[in-house]
Amino acid sequence: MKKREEPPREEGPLRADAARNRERVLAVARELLASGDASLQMNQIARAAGVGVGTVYRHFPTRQDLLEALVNEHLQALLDQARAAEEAEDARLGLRRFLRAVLDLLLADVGLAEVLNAQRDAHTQTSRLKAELFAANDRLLKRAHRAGLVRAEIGADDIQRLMCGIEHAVRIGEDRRALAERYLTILLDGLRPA
Amino acid sequence: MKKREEPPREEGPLRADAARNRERVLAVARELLASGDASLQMNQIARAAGVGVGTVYRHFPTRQDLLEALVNEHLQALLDQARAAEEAEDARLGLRRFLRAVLDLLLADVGLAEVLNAQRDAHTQTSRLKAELFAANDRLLKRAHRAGLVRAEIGADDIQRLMCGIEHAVRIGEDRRALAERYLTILLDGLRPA
Amino acid sequence: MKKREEPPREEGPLRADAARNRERVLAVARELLASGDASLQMNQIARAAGVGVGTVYRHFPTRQDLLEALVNEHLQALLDQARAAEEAEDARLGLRRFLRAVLDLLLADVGLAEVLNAQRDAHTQTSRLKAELFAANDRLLKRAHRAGLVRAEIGADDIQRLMCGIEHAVRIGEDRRALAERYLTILLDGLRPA
Amino acid sequence: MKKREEPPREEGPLRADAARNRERVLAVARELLASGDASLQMNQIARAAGVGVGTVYRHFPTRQDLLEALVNEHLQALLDQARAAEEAEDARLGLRRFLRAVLDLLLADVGLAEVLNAQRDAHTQTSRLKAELFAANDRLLKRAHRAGLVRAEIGADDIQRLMCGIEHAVRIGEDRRALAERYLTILLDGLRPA
DNA sequence: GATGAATGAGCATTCATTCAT
DNA sequence: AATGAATGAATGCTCATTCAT
Repeated sequence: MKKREEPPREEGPLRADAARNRERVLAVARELLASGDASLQMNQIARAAGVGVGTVYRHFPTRQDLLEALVNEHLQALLDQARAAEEAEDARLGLRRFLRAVLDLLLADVGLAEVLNAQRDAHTQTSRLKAELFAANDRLLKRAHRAGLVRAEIGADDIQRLMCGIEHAVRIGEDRRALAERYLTILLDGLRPA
Repeated sequence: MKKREEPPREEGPLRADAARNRERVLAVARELLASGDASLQMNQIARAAGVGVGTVYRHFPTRQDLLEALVNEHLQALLDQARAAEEAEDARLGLRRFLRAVLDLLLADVGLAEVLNAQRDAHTQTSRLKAELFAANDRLLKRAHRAGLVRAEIGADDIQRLMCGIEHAVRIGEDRRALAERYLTILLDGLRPA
Repeated sequence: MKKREEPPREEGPLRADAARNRERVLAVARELLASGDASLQMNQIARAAGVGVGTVYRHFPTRQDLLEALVNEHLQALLDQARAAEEAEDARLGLRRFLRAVLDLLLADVGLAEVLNAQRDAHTQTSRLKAELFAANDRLLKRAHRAGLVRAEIGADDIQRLMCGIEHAVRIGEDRRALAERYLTILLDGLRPA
Repeated sequence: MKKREEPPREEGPLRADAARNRERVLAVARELLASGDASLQMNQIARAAGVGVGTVYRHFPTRQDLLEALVNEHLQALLDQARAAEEAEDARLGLRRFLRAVLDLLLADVGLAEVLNAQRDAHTQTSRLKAELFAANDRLLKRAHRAGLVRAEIGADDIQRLMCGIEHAVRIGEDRRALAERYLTILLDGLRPA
């Protein structure tokens, strides 16, 4: 929780070895998240990355910092997908593709949902990405409303929550690929105006 | 993890004071689950209940024992609801009422989903209740299939997973009452044959 | 450690059921000692004996009380053996038989050595038995000295210690019967005047 | 019981402060063993050494690790003594000196007997030392057999057990120095062919 | 910057002993 | 007398975080 008392250095480019360590830590953490272990224990990560704990703490003072660093790549990826979806000819297909991408990433990265649902972010970049994603999501949704694909009372926040719910449902089961497809279909059908 | 070597004594009625303590422990644990804390730490519970740790362990040798004791009441309640739903005139209404009850209980008791999704149970009673609930769920679902309310490929296990997912979605949001209603509607609409 | 505040009842005969319980506790404890478990945990004993812990404590306020109650029978048995050995024609044979009996009982009852080597006893009876045993041991030894079987500087306390040592050596090995015989022979040969 | 998952890192020389702490822990543990307390409780040791529990665990993940670390020095010392004894002119004197050394160390270190008699070791080094010691013991014994000093049926394992037994006998008494000498003499005399 | 040893609070669990029933 | 529920100190062990090297 404590902030470093160092001069708030200006985000200059890291020294080569520092950058290498940072990447190693991120890579290891990513694997752990992907394997379903969301505990992100600093010592464990340090050991697996072959660096000292101190190094992990230097790059990521809190678990939240690390988590956001990992997740932000995925947030950016989602943002790209959302923008691509906006370009899509078919509103329905665009929406579905986007939501499928969301679902896949939520399943691949246990940390993503955690960050998405967090009330506060450690980094403004995270907040910015989340806001942009939300906005894109909202635009897609507005288009879907206009196309009669989604009932009026559903907002982007509902979509976000429902996607996290679907992820949960899929995660509980065995055959994730099949369930993802099945439950997404149910969701999209259910969203249509009655 | 170690099991007590005590003979599986015949569970006669508890002494008055023992029963009082047991209830106090359960009450405290229930509150914790309701508040969203599913960690169920023995020391914490003992402190909050105003009893010694040993007392908690006497009544519930493992966290799992305690968890199942709490959840079994709710499983039984759900079972009753499921049976009532089977009696309902209207298949659609019966199903909806039942699922709403499931959702409410899942929201009120974070332990419920945990037990429901656990592969193994500590007590046979838990397994029995889960099996009976599943069976009732399955009967309700069969009836819904026949009534054309639910698409054919959806099984009782899907329902169980989807309900856990919906719970998750609702829990993330603010106004649980409204969201529960809204998302349940979406689910039921989505489940209908295309 | 605390003594009961009850009137120091005059050791009147126990009520029939009390006597039965006392025997059950002793029987269970005996088995535990024989099985090599010298921990004598009150709860464990109570459970195995089918009585409440309180009952065990009533009969044997401390672990030491219980231990001595168990061991005293064996001390008495040894005393009988020692007296029989004193009657024996052959000093050497008498001594050997006695020491063999000591060894067998030490092996059969892990508590025996503990009591034998304790500095203080809980019951005067134990002290009396130990003293009598020591005296008998001493008489046997004196006779052995006169018969030139044991070197002069060896006292009854040495014998006691050496027997506990031999017991230990035998206990470490596998084939207790064979080792007991072998090591006892070595001891007796070693004790002879140089 | 759980083993650390750390890579079996190459045991480079410790940092100065780490080495100091390690030694402090070992010193405290040594004293405890010497005082006859073989329980080696981690918290107790940490407190007495003036370090945190974690430090003890870092250096010695299990009680067994600590125990073997302490004992291995003594095993090595014994091995040296055994080899010196093999060089001795006089077989009898060599054997006696060696056994005396064994006895002294067993008395000075309650852990030694425990490790010596353990079926399994945590470290291969311990197993190696034990095996080498046993082999040296065996060679000394063979030489004693040839010199007519020890009866044929006695093996190195008997010697090991008997030494533990003698240690026990000495430990029970008061004047350890005198008893060690006395009982060792009895043992050696007793071992001679009849 | 990097390291990793050290710290100690915190949770799990056991067991000797007391005392209300 | 008997019961066994309750107690809580004691011990084991983990892990997030700090800081000397």
